[in-house]
Amino acid sequence: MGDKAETHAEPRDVLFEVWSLMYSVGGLLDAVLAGSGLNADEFGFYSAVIGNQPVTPKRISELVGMPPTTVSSFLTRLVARGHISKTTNPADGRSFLIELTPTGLKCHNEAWIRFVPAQDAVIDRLELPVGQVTDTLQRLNEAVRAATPASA
Amino acid sequence: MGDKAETHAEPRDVLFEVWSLMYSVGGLLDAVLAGSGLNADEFGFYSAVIGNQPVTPKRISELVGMPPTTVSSFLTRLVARGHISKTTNPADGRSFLIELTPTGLKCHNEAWIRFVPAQDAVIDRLELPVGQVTDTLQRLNEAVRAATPASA
DNA sequence: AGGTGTTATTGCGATATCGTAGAGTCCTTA
DNA sequence: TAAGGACTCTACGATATCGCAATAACACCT
Repeated sequence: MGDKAETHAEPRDVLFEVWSLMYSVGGLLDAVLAGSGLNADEFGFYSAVIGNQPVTPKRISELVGMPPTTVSSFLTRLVARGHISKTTNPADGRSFLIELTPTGLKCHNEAWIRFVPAQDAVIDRLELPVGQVTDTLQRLNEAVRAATPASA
Repeated sequence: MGDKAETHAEPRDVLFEVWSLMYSVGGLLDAVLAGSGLNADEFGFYSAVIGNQPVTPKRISELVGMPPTTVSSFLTRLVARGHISKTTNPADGRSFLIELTPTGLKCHNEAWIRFVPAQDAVIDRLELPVGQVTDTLQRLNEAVRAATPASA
């Protein structure tokens, strides 16, 4: 952990680094998922749903940090595609419960198969324990959200 | 495959965490930069230029990981806005050299003033040394790029 | 020099993002 | 039980993204 080497980034570049990272990851995913039927954003979206279903649009919006209208856009598209099902939310008439259909799951699985080796490749190249990296990212994510003013 | 540890998240969630992080950061920046004249992406773009000017569009594309056509879009917009100057590249007739105009710099400065406290807020909430976080992000960035197949 | 392959940039255009405004639903408080 | 307000979702539309293919310039032949 010693800060010795020639890492020349100013501490203040944290957020810039994240901003750049998002394009890199997008590029990797799009390259790897080509032909799977899903692009990077869709893959992320499906994953978020799978890990929490049945789930409301609002919740996804919070989970991912994606604006509600964008979530709504995704849903329209994915429902039309037959990959996602919307059922009325028994607990709240304004809302819906979202779930992947069997077709959607199959498609995500197809993508998953291509995703795993790519992610493993990244992990291999990292010279840090994965758990630690994930943990750092999570903390960062929390810190960013906590520091975001327009929560109201 | 690697071995698993007792982290909160599965190691496999590294890239998902990044994907989510990008929306969070976008949200924070958009909130904080509101009224500065720049949005999150523009702020990132300007910063990339400032740190490397004079710089070619291609180089920015590589630096940020942004597709060349998107860089081109930005440039058209920002030149029209009077924030960026394009001069012919003496070393390569196909290319240009990009620089921020004084107006562009002033505008970025305006945004910077709002940006710094926001980033400091994030840093404060992190319970990790900033340098370490930045370093982790950089390594991750490198690993992702290295793992991207035939960057087409 | 002429030919061939590679590379930097952009015009075009299909598609996606996300703010604003609005419709419907839930939750108070009286 | 009604009224006011807060909340969840979406229609609409202005604007942005980014792939494809074209253009022009370079680089390496022979």
